[in-house]
Amino acid sequence: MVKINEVAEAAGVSISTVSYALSGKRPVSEATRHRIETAVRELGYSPNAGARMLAGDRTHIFALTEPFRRDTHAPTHMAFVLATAIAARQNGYDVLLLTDEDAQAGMQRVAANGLVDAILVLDVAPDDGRVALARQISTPAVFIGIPDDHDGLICVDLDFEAAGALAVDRLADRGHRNIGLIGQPDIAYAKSNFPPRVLRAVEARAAERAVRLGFRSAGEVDASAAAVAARVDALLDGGATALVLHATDSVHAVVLDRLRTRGLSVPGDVSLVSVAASFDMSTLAQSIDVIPLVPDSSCALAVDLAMRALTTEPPASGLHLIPPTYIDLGTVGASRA
Amino acid sequence: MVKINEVAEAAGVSISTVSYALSGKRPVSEATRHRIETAVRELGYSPNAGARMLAGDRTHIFALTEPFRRDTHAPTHMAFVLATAIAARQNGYDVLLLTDEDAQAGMQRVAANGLVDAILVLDVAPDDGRVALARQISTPAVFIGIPDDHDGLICVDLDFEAAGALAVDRLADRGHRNIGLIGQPDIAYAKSNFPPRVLRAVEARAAERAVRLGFRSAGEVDASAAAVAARVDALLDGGATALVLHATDSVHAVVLDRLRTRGLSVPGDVSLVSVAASFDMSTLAQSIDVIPLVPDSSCALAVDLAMRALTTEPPASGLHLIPPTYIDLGTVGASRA
DNA sequence: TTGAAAGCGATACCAG
DNA sequence: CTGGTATCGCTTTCAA
Repeated sequence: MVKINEVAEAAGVSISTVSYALSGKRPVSEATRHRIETAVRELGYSPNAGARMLAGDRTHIFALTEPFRRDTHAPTHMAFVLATAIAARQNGYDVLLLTDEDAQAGMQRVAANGLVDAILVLDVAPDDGRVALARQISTPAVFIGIPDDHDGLICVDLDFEAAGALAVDRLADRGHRNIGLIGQPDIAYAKSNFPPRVLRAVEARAAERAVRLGFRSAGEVDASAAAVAARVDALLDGGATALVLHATDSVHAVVLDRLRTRGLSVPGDVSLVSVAASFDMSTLAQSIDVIPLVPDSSCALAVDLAMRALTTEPPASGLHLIPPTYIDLGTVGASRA
Repeated sequence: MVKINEVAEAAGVSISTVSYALSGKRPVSEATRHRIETAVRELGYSPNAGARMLAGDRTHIFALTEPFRRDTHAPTHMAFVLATAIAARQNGYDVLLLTDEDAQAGMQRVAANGLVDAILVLDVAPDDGRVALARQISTPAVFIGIPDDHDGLICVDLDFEAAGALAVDRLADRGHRNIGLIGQPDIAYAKSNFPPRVLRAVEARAAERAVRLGFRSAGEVDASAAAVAARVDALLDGGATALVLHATDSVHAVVLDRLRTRGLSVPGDVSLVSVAASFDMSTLAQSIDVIPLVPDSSCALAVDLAMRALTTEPPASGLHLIPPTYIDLGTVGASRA
């Protein structure tokens, strides 16, 4: 493996000049910089990671903790991991996966041995145990998701409350006075952070706008299509003229299928809005108005905050909510009721 | 952060003794070892990662390269990543995610800066570009999957050929003389490594046993249930009395559904075997005989080989095929044809 | 604009 | 069985 002194010799300069030319932390004359860059390229030099970590004050690695629960939606999860990794790379960072059975053990380890500069916390639960740990360790942590007790933490997330309210407003504006919300699996309302937030926001705004609201979770994690369809029926039979979906892709498909089976057209008979969907909706039988949860935005912001936490004093602790965007694809029409 | 000299002072020994007590590379008296361990625990000491990398000959990190393609099956993919991370941790290793747009760039980077001790290569394509790179760099690589050109590489995989043959044998033994194979999406036969291997093995064994074989891929990546059902019909109408499935979970569900719709019982009217499924089949409407692809086995073996590659000379290059296991759940019966 | 040299915190050799 | 210390490759202060 090529070392910095070989580059220095090849370029006819000192070691420190090479270091500075590469880091840009000190001006280097155009001429020597060019000779150095050439040498680096020709020798295929890359600064030794261990030496850099030891001598410098950066490891150039972020940790990503992600507990895997049974109800974890793999595609969504993957999208977040990918988006994080890409955002990190754009800042010269690599991502270390922490998947210890005990999520906290992993965090503690990397915080104790200085392997990473910051920890990105994924799949945050309302009562997440990593919250307490984050407060103890000195390695900065950025939460992608908002735990109940988030005092002094750095958190990033879609503004779920605003998203839920926005969906209701849109429907109320078009005259709908009875809407249904199809939600996540039951367990998600206990174990996950955002489903309750959406639910509460939708309930609150519906109340404000004097709209009747029916709510049905998606039931069990692997609920059959029939079971989900029954829940759709329940809402429609209750007089709902519009449905808000805060659900997985397969539930979206079942809903569309059910409407078709019942001979209901969208938006003619029923209006449809999807909230906080982060999957590829282009594979559905028909497009649906959506207020999407864009992993790329959240993760890029999280990485950005992590970078800032390494320099800024004090850190940008607090909630960083991403404002929702309504994508109109024509599936919300005027109410006929 | 606690350093080794603090531990040494607390325990009243030299820093070298602390180091040896922790690594076990030199005998340490029971008494002093105990004092050291106590000090380590009380101070919460963990050897600095950078210093260890620089001074030692191990980084204690593995890289995991995993290109994401459009047809990547997220749950399966996640299972492999998780299994790898767990196996690595059991060997004291952490896992670094390489998800650069250009997979090779990432490999090259970590190979050049010595960040990792070995690279685990996931989601291997038949003509994978990472093969050539693996031969150039000095960091050992272990492929989970087998590229066409695997000369001198270390590869781990389920013995897909044996698995395919085993499925055919099982059916042929019970008198089936006309079987159908439902496969992966079309693109997988071009881009992925194992689908063609299963197909060829099934074809070959069918020929040997004088069994008629009908083959249908799963069509497009997001083929509709109807499209898949049509393929099932084609095989059954062609006289197949048994089906071999080498497909995703959703295709399995469609097949079961289609058989029920046609009023066919399993194994009464049609026998069923699933080959190389790595997903949780317990959520299907009915269990199916399966020759599973167990991510845990493959990944544990891969990590094991990586560990060996760090010490053994010469490395254990070559194919490491995991023998298939047949799990009998009673969905293969005697042919009535 | 450039160089020399002092660490960073472990590991492992050489002594005792 | 235990200590001292050179060493790993880089970053960064101090000097010029």
